Amino acid sequence: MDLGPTAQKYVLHWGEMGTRWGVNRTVAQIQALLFLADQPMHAEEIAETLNVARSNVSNSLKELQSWGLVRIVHLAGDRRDHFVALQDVWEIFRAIVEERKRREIDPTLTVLRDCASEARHDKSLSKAAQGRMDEALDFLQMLTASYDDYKHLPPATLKRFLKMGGKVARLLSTDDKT
Amino acid sequence: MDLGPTAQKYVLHWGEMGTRWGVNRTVAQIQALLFLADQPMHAEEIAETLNVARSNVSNSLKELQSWGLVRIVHLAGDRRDHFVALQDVWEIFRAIVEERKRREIDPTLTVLRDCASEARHDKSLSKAAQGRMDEALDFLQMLTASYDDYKHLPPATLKRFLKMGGKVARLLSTDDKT
DNA sequence: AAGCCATTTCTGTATTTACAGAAATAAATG
DNA sequence: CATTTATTTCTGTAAATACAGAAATGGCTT
Repeated sequence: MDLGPTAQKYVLHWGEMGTRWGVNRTVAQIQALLFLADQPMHAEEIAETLNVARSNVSNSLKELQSWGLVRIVHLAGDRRDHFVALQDVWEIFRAIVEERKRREIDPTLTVLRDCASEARHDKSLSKAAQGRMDEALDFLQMLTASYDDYKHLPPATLKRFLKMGGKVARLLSTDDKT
Repeated sequence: MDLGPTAQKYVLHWGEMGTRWGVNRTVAQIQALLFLADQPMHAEEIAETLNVARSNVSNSLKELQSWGLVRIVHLAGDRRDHFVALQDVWEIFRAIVEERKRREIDPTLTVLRDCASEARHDKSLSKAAQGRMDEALDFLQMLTASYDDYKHLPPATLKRFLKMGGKVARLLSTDDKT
């Protein structure tokens, strides 16, 4: 498949953004490519389109599947695996947040909890520093608790929620003063 | 300065997390170190504590200042620069989000807008693919618009906002059906 | 103004990560 | 069951990044 100029720009930029967020460039490019694709693509086709090695595509696709962003489909009369990506931006967003939470936030919470209990026996840690560690832990716990609360809501609801923006929130801060 | 076991664990883990999110390990470690520090530290002290080269510390501190996470202070009777970090988790969070938006989301919005206008003349791009590009653009625009709305609210308000969690949101989705 | 101390910039090296190509494995067909 | 075709795993290399140490700059201080 040959990419038009617009799709090319999109895919390349997405690849760059990936690297900035700790995602392999090729992985991000393939995700972008399949996001735009109207049909399932097989690995060979992806490799040709992006001018990268077959093996690279194979590994990247495995990575994307582990993120839940891509899945295999089979086409009638074709032995090859074909791949499709999530094409709904909200689903994509949710999948990414979910995985990053699982891979990075959850382990961090574990470490912070360990630190919190260790801190009690650690003479070299000031009360103030200990307090800041606790605040970091509390913050992440609150964030994840809220996330768990929101994540099951349908996109349409979240959308309206965000769209109403600061209005509700400002209402809350007015309450503050009464 | 010598790091106790708890602080050490905290700093090392934070460094690892940094790398996963596209942040240099040393940069993340210094941020964590200064977050925990009860006093301003000078560069030499930081280098010794983390066992990294002075030059590395110098560059990392510059990077952290550009993120607005660290600033220079001067102590009476000491010619050396000393450094302090934001020590309020909400402020830290806000600074990071603000900078990532500025550095990555805003440029992405520019690219997506370019794509949207280019797409009209690009014969090789299907209407469906064009539609998905638009959705990506809309999504990011909505996200940033909401962010702009919320960012000026005091942490306490945001906190209560999040804490009430899905309750408000579920109310909204109930409204949906009426 | 000379010397000293702190800091930054520069340059080369090491480490890590990404990647291509080859080899190996697995699956399916005739 | 042999052969073809698809896919993955392995291995070596290339590229990018991180980092240390040296050199240079800047700015006080006396």
